[in-house]
Amino acid sequence: MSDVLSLTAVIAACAPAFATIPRFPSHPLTSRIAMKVKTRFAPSPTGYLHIGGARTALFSYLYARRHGGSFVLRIEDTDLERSTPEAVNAILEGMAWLGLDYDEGPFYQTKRFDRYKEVIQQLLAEGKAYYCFCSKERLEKLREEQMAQKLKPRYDGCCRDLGRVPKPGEEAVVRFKNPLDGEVVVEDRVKGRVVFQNAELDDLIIARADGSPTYNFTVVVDDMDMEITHVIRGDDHLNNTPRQMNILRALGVEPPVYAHVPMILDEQGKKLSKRTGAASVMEYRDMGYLPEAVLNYLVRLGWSHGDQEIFSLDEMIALFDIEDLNSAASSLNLSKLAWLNQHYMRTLDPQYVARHFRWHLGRRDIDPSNGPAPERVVQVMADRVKTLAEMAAAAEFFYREPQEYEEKAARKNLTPEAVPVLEELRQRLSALPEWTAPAIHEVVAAIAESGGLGMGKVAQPLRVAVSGTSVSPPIDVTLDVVGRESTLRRIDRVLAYIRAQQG
RNA sequence: GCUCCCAUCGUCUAGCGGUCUAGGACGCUGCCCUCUCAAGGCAGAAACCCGGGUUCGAUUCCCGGUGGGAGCGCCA
Repeated sequence: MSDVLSLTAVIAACAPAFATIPRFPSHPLTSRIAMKVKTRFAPSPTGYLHIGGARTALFSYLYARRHGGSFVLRIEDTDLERSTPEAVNAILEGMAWLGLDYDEGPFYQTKRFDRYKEVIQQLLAEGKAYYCFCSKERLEKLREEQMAQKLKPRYDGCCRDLGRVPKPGEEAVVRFKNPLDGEVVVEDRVKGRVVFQNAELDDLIIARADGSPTYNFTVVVDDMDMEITHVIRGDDHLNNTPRQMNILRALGVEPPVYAHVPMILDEQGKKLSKRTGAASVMEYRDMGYLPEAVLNYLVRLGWSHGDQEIFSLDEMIALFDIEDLNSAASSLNLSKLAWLNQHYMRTLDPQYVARHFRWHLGRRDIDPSNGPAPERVVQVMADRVKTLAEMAAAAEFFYREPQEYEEKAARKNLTPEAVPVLEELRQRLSALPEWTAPAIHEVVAAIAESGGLGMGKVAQPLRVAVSGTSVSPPIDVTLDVVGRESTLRRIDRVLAYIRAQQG
């Protein structure tokens, strides 16, 4: 128990702003008539916020919002071995980045051990749970035997009717007395009616030898105490559902509505792992996606509303319905995310996009204060890149005058023939009364015409001079953003470069 | 092995027995536009897993197969 306390203390210390003290009614709810909708997201803090988790969180969030209900965040940290304060922060950070705000929580299960113990005692007292003294060795052997007989491994109920309490110092776990016959029907909102035979289930452990509660039990107690009305979670939990429903009923509570959403697979259709694909939400930020794009992408993965592809958060809230969820697993498709991301980079307020863009500039050690305003760069670059990370890379020349020129671009455009063109450009640009894109365009076009050259013969050497590459926004726009002073310096530099090549 | 879930273009999906010679989107291909890269416009290739039923009629309903996936812990 002492490590429990120390872990929660560490969590509280690391995330003081979030370390809310849980307050629940001390008596379990026995009726939920006309309850307002309440959903929850209940991740276990063992790593990062998984993209699949983010999607079920989004669905839960949308459903609660849609129905004027509330959305609860609960941290399932009963696994003291694997839960870490860093992982808790990673989850909170991911939620915050996505903008999925919760109305209640985060609640920590490690702070509710007293409550779980109380319920365990209640079940014990009512004869709905019992102490089991079977050794791990015996259970292991049992499992092996059953496997050998091609049976599903499960507890044989050895201690079920012992009716014995552990002697002082004696090790014992507590098991739930699952009904021996009959069936449990899950009226799942996405999978439909799923029937489980109680005979397939066994008496699961609800308290370990050290007295700590186990997952399937804490979930039940929390969903009950927190008055969760709709449980939207990954379909890997579908098989746990009948057990949870049985415990809930033993506690005198009717189960919530369940909706088991399919899992997300990587681009190869395999299970998502840190190796094969971006599994963590924060990786998407790092790759340069906007939260709006990620949210829009996730909501369309397994959910649809006719042919509509673009959804603002408000639209999602207005249109989301569990009935429209798909029941099959879906694979990630990053190129679609990229398309959405570009859409949002182009259509969202440039000031807003620039806030995220600045972060990516920062990652490249670019200080935008000695260059064009980031929102301006966002406006001219959004059409030509898929991510903010790409944008930061492609926009670097706006903030740093090129020190060298891309090999191929230089060979093709920085030729002796370009010298007179660049010289004339330099002269006429420096004489320009107004530094605006239209004025710049006139100069470039006039030089092309008078020299009997195509626009490319003029714009390309200039582009290489200014950007160091053969790719940039339209040349007039590029120069406008770069500014006159810097443009002239860059032309001088490239002229020197060409002459040096000759010499 | 047992239990449970799933199955429409490469991918996300629409379809809720006839309107399907199966629609949209991303991606892809071609053309147009063009100072580069894009963006944009237009056109195009591309799917109902297989086999049985039910029905006047199945992509849609039922069963079986096959193929994926999940669960079967003193993990969550």
